[in-house]
Formats: sequence, C-alpha cells, structure tokens
Amino acid sequence: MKEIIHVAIVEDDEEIRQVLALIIRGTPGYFCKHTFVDAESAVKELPNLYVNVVLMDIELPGINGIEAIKRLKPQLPDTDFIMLTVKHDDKSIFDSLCAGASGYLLKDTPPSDLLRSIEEVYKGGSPMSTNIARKVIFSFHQNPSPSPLSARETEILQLLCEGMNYRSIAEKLFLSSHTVRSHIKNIYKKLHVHSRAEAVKKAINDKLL
Amino acid sequence: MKEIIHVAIVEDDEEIRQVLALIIRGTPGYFCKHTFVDAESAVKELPNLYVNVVLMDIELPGINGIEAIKRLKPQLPDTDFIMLTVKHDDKSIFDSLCAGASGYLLKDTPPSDLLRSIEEVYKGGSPMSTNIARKVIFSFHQNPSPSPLSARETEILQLLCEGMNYRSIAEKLFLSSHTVRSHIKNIYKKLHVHSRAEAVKKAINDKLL
DNA sequence: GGTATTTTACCCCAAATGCGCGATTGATCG
DNA sequence: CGATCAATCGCGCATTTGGGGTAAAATACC
Repeated sequence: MKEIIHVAIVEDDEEIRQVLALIIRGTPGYFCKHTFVDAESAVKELPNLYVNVVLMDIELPGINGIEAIKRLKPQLPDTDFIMLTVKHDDKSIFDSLCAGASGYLLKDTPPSDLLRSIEEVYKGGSPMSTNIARKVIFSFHQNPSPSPLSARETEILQLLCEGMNYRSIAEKLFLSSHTVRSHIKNIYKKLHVHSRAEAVKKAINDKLL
Repeated sequence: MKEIIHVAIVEDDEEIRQVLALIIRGTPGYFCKHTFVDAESAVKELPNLYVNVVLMDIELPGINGIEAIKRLKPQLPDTDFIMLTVKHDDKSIFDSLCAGASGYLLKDTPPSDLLRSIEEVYKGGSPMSTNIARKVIFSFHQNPSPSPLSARETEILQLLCEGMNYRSIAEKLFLSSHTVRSHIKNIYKKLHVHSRAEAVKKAINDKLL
C-alpha cells in the first residue's frame, strides 16, 4: 500500500509557491495542505501540524530558511526538510545541512524530479542536485597536504591533542621528558604556532587525527 | 557530441567482474579495456592508462580498495572513483570518501542505474545509493547538544581556541586577567577538562566554532 | 662516505597555567 | 523576598610550559 505524503511549502514568491502546490496537489500520493510565505509563520505553525516533508526556500523576508530549520528540526525530528533554492554557494549548502536539512535541490529541478525527491526523502534517502552532491562529497576529500612533521612528531602531536602533558607523554612513549619537549618545540616551529592550543587547533583542522 | 567514457574495474570476484565488464562494453558510449583482480595491480598500472572512471570494490585480497584510492587519487586527480561494494557501514563509507572516492554505490545497484551513475560522475556529479546519501547528509547534522557554557564563557573559549593567553584575552575583552582565569576555570569544570588542549579539542569536536 | 634529518637528551629561566578559596554585583526565577 | 547563577575581580602557589641554547647517537639520503 502507498501512503500519502504530506508536504508543506515555505516560499515567499507567490507564483512559485502556487506552482509547487499545484504540482504536488495534482499528483496522486501527495498532499499539500499548508504553504507559508515566510519563515516566521512556518516556525510558529508547523509544530502543530502533521507534515512529512517540507520544501524550504532559503531567501525569505525576515529570518531565512536555514535559521527556520535550525529552530524547527529539534521539534520535528521525524519531518524531513528539503532545501529548494537558487543558492548554490558552499555556505548556503553546508549551513543548511548542518541545520538539519535532509536534501538540497536547486529551483531548476524539473517537477518530475522534485516529486521523486520528495518520495525519496520520505523513504529515507537524501536527494541532492548532482552538483550539490559533488560539493558535499568533495568536502570529505582530504588533500594530502604533506605533513611537515616526522612520524615521531605526529605521534606526539596526537598525544598533545589528547591533553597529555610532557610527563605523561614521556612515560607513555618511554622517553625522557626533555626529549618530548624537544619534539614539541620542533612541532611548534614547523606548524608556526606557539602554544598547545594553536597546535591542537591546527592539527584538527588541517589534517591528521 | 557524446564522448566515450573509459571505465576500469577493480573487483576480485571473477563473475562480477565479467558481468560488469560485459554491461559496460555492451553499452554505446562506454568503454572498458582494463579490469583488475586486485588493488596492487591497479595501483601499479592505472597511472599509465587513460581512464575516466574506476569502479572499485573494497574487499580485495591484499590491500583494500580504500587504500588503493588513497594511493591512486593523488596521481590521478581527474579520474573519478566510484565505490561499488556490499559494505555499507559508516567506516567504509566515510573512509572511502575521505580517501577520494567521488561516488558510492552498493552492489545491488541495477545495471541501468550503474551506467547512469558512471555518466553522472563523469559529468561532475556524485552518485550515491539513497541510504548512503542519507548517512553522508546526517553526518553534517549537528545535534543541538545544548552548550553548558554561558555566552561569555563561549566567547572566551573561542579566543582560547585562537591560541590567546590570559592577558591577551583580558585586553581584548577589557577584563581583568583574573576574571578571564575565573571564566576559564568554569569552562574547564563544565567541559570536564583540565587543560587548554583538551578544551580546544572538545570545543572543535563537539560544537561551536 | 659524507651530509642531512630524526630522535634522543640535557640545562636555564621567565612567563603562563591550573587550582584552591573568597567576594561583590546584577539578573533571573520561583 | 530569598535563592541561584552569571559575570566580575582578587590573591597565593606549585607546576607546566615555551623559548633560548647544545649535542650525541641513529637513520636516511645522495
């Protein structure tokens, strides 16, 4: 049996909103009772409604779609949000995903794909426009930025990141604490930092951990 | 005009390899000259061949597919690797992506989808099985783990992560260094850490930055 | 075989850090 | 109105850290 998917739309452009609603309402298996012209009203009302999938624009008057998801998702963990926007800059994409969006489509997505995406997200998938998917995947690729550190130094940096002090590291590696200090001094030099805090930050952000 | 996509296969199972090759060879626009039964031979020979897309199994005799990509990708930045595997655990997925894979398909992917995915990745997309996409997207969702820190403490933690010391922070925020110390002591208590290094690590890993 | 680089080790010292203990002011809350 | 908590400021002290050197082995590299 095929359940009906309840869809809501948050979109300020009158025409787009109407068209989207028409497409969804005109397709068997889909249901679109609620549409919103801004994030405020959506944030206020959605928690009281039963909706499976929300199509969310980003650029909205007042608070934007990303902020709206940030507020709604914690209250509606079982509702899936699909961004439907013209924005395809990295910040919009990753901020949306971090906020809790489960999909990201560009507004040039043809209606058939849109409907398929709604079904897909409802079934536990994560529809994305191809270019978006590539950006997401690429964010994982760690450029092999050749570490300037030697194996031993890397090892010690790891322990440094664990919050260990000279003495603990020395004991763990069966070294003199003097040696550990030497290594750490070299690490600082090579990473151009002057404290544990900076070293830890650089270690985590840049590379190996 | 439609270019021909050169595909290579790395797969130890005789039958699967043959079937994949047949599918690709039997489709106009696709070309499959090279197949490999293990990662070693692929790592050795691929750099000397012209290949657009590589279908890579993970479980292979000797070194695995993830390790193979790690070694090949730096030499072949313009070649796209698609994982084609039965493994769908988080570690396999994320390790693959980090190693440089541009797509991730499960072996139950039907031939038509596989062919489409090859074309998609060649055109700059990132094909993924729906469940895989969801896991990838979910990895971005930051649980709103309510920060136990006050606004001021958060502010100071930020500066701490920049590598600033008490005095610098104090000057920047027009505070007494004693005050800064107090805040930091509270931060440590709340985060259950005992040093800057641990605090920085927790701050970056857990949440706000 | 000679030259880096890595790894090991040590010294001195000023500054920074972590910790314990206390205190005042506001704001928030029940 | 009392209680709690955040934010501010303070002191003392033992320990850790970072920066300045130096140098001998071991290893790698050419």
